[in-house]
Amino acid sequence: MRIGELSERTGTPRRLLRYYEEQGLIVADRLPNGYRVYDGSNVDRVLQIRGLLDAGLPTRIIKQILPCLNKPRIIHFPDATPEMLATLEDERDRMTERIRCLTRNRDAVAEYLAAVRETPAPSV
Amino acid sequence: MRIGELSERTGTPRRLLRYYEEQGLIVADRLPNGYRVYDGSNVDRVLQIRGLLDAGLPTRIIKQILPCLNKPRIIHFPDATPEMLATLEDERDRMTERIRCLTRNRDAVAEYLAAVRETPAPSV
DNA sequence: CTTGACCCTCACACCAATGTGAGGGTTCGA
DNA sequence: TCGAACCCTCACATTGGTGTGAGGGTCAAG
Repeated sequence: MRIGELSERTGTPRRLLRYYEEQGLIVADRLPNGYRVYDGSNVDRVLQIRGLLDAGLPTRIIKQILPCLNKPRIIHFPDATPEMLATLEDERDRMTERIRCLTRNRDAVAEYLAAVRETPAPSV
Repeated sequence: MRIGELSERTGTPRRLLRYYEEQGLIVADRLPNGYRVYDGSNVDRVLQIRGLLDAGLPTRIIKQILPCLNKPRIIHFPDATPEMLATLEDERDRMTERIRCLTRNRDAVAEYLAAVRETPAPSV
């Protein structure tokens, strides 16, 4: 598929698909005329990228952790340098912290909403 | 306490404390000379704000959900307009989605790290 | 051959969060 | 009274993720 279809299938502006490529998050083959071509696996990949971005991770980090998540079972160890492993451990912990914080606050919001909903409309 | 102490106690640059105030996330009393003064509750508040920011929420949204989370039990309903409630429900769902995404990826990273660690160092 | 729907690169612009520093007050101890 | 260590406002700069558009190819259908 070309960029337009990938854009539609992922709900992502073309601009951003090009940006992700520029940042090294995805790769695209090229047709002889220069058009980018993608296969189905790119859909999932882009959705994952968007999820991570939305979750607050910068592309720099996403680029580092993506290789670890590609084929769930075919973990193909890159030149896992100690620094990279440290970065990953660090990021894993940051994610855990983020999850905790988000959960706490999400629950609080949910509780609030539940409380409001239980209250008869305060007619002025 | 004044801004310097709050900064130290929260690990947050003064610049940002002023910024959060400008964005309406925190309020500060003023001494006669114009200095900001804070009490202990502001420490937790700032930490919460930082957590939410780090989790990817913009100040605009944080400002909306903070009032719901102040005193866990003393839910003091603001003029909960229907739009605001809708925003909150929306944000709650987005947070849930974020949590799912983060968790999934965090687990994948953790798994990868565990796998790497189990492998004897590939001595070139 | 032309039109319309694609695609390309390049580049400027925006916004939110944050850095940084200039220019200038206050307070307090040496 | 001087200097250090605070504080203030103002304002420009930077970064990352985006929006947007100009200027220009490609290609299939009419």
